[in-house]
Amino acid sequence: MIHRTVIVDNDAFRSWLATANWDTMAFDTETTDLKYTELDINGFSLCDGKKVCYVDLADNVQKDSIIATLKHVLTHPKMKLIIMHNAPFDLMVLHKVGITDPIERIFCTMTSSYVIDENRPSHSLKYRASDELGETVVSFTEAEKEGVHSHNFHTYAQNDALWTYQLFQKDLPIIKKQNLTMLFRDIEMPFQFVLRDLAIEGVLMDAKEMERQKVLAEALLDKLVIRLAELAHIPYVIQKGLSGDQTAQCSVNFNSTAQRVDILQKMGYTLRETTDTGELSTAKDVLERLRPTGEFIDKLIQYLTVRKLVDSFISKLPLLQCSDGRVRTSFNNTVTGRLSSSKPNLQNLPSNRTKSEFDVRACFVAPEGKTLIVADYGGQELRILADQSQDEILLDCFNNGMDVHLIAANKIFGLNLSDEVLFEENKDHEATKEKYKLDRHKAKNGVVFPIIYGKTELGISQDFGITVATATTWITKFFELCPDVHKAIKKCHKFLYHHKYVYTKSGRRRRFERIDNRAKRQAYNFLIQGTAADMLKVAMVKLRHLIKNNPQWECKMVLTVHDEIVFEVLDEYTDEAVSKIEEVMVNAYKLCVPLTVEIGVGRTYSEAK
DNA sequence: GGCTGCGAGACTCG
DNA sequence: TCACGAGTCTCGCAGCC
Repeated sequence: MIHRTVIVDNDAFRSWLATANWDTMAFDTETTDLKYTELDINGFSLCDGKKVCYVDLADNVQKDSIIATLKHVLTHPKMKLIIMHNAPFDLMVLHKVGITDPIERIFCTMTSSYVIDENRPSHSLKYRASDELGETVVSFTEAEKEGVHSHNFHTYAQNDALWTYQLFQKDLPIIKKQNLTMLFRDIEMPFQFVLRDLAIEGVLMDAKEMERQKVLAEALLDKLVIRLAELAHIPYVIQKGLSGDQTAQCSVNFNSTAQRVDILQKMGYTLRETTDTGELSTAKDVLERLRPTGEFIDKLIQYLTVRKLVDSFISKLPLLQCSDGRVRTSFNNTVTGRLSSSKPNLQNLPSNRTKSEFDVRACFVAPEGKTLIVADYGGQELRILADQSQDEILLDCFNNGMDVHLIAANKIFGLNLSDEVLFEENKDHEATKEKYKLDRHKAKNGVVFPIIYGKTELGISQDFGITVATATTWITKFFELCPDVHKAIKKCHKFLYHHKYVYTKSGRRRRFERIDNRAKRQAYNFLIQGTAADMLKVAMVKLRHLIKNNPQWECKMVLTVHDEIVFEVLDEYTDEAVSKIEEVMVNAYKLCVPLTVEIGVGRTYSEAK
C-alpha cells in the first residue's frame, strides 16, 4: 500500500523528503496552461516508489520557499534519476519556476512507451495506466470539477506520479532486454532537453508583416472571385463592410470540390480522374492538365492556391502567437522517430520557391540585434542510403564529390554526358547542371526517391503521363546503376519477413503486424528516414552543448524541420556560430560517406533558407 | 434550426 | 494494391437536442 500525503508548507515538504528515497523519484506537475509564457504551476507530485505526495502550490504563500526546496532536491548529487511522463513539458515547467538545471539523468515513460512499442494506440499516461496497470482513470476535467484544492484533484495528481513510477519499473527491464538502451539513454533522453528548450524558446513572428500580407491576399481573392464569376457567367455581389472594406460573393463556392465539379461540367469541361471514393476529382494536377484551355482554369488555380495560403497560414498563425510575440509549436516524437509539429505545424510553412508576392516564411524573424541561421544536411537521405546499402556507385559519388542526381538523370534518361562533368569540381559542371536542370529534378524527385521507397511502374507512368513500358525501363536503369541498392531493399524485406520488425543503426525499431507490400515499403523507408531522425537528434544534442558552452552568442535553437535546424544568434557572433555549427553537424553522426551542411543566414526565415 | 463530430478531399512541408 | 512520413484546412453529411 502506497502512503499518500498532501503538503502545503515547506516544513512538511522537508520532513517528507527526509524519509524519502532520493535515488529515483517520479515527478509530475499540474499547471494552468500548456505554453511556456502563459502557464503557471498549481502544484507537483513526487513518488519514490513507497510513498507519494502532492504539494499544493496554488495561492500558497510558501510557494517560493517550497520551490527552493524542490530545486535543492532536483539538483542534488544524491539524486540519481528523475522519472517523468512527457519530460519536456515538466522540464519546461521547472524552467518557468526557476529550476533551469535539474540533473540530466532522466527517464521519460512516454518516450520509453514509444521506443518499446510505437504501435500502441496511445502513449499517454492515462491510456497506459488504464491499459497496462489496470487503473481506473479520471479525466482532468472531472478531477478539477471541485477545484485544485479538492481531494479528488489531489488524488488525481498523486496518481500521475505514482503511475509514472510504476511504468518506469515495467519499462526499464524491457528496454534492456530489447537492446534499446543506447537509443533510449544516449539519444532520446538527452534529446528531451532539446525539446524542452524548443518549447521554451519558440520563434519570433512579425504580426504586422503577416497582417500586411493578409490584406493583400484578401483583396486578390476578391478580384479572383469576381473574374471567375464573370467568366462562368454567374451573378455576384460586392458587399461593403462597416470599415469600408469590400468583399465579393457569388452563388458558387470555388473552394468546394462538389461545386467545382458542377461548374466545370456546366462550362463544358470533361473531367476524367477520380478520387478514392470514385467521385470526380478537381485536384491541382487535374486542373493543371486543363490549364491551357483558358483563363478560367488559370484563375481557379490561383484562387485555390491563395485561399489555402490564407486559410491555413496567414489567418491562422497570428491566433497562436504567444504574448511575447513568439510562436511555440508542439513537437511530437512519432512512429518513425522523426519529429512532427502541431498547433501550429511549423514544418509545413510554404517554401516560396516560386517567389510569390506572399511569403509566410518572411514573417518569421530574428529579434532586434540578432540573425537567423538555417542549417540543413545536404542530400541527407541519399547519403544514408549509400551507407545503408553500401552501394559502390553511391559511395563513390559521395566520397569523390560527384553529382548523384545528374548521374541518375544521365543514366535513366540517356543524356550522354561525359564522366568529367559529373564531378562537382569540374569547370563545366554548373553549366551542365543548369542545362539539364529539369531532367535532374525529374530524376531526383520523380524517379529516384519514389523507386527507393517502392513506387511501381504504374505509379510512375501515371505521374509522368508516360507508358508503363517506359516507366519500367526507368526503374530497370536505376537499379542497373545502383545494383546494391536493389540488393539492400531485398535484404530488408527478407529480414522483415522473418522478424516482423526492422531496425536502424542506432537501434531504433519499427514493428509490423502484417507483412504485405505496404509494410515492405514502409520498412525500407523507415531504415532511411528513421536514421535521418536519429542523426538530427544526435546533432541537436551536441548543438545544445555547443550553445551552452558559448553563452556570449546568446544563441537559441528555435525550430527543426527534418533535415534542417534554425537558430537565432547575436549579429556579431553570426560568422563564428555558423562555422562551429557546421563543424558539429558534419561530425555528429558517423556514416561511410561524408556529411555536408548547407547554411544560410538572414533577418527572416525566408532570407536565411 | 443549430450544433457537433467525422470522413473525404485537398494542400502544405521534408 | 499501386513511393514514405507528417498536420490541418473546408465542405458536406449524419445524428443529436
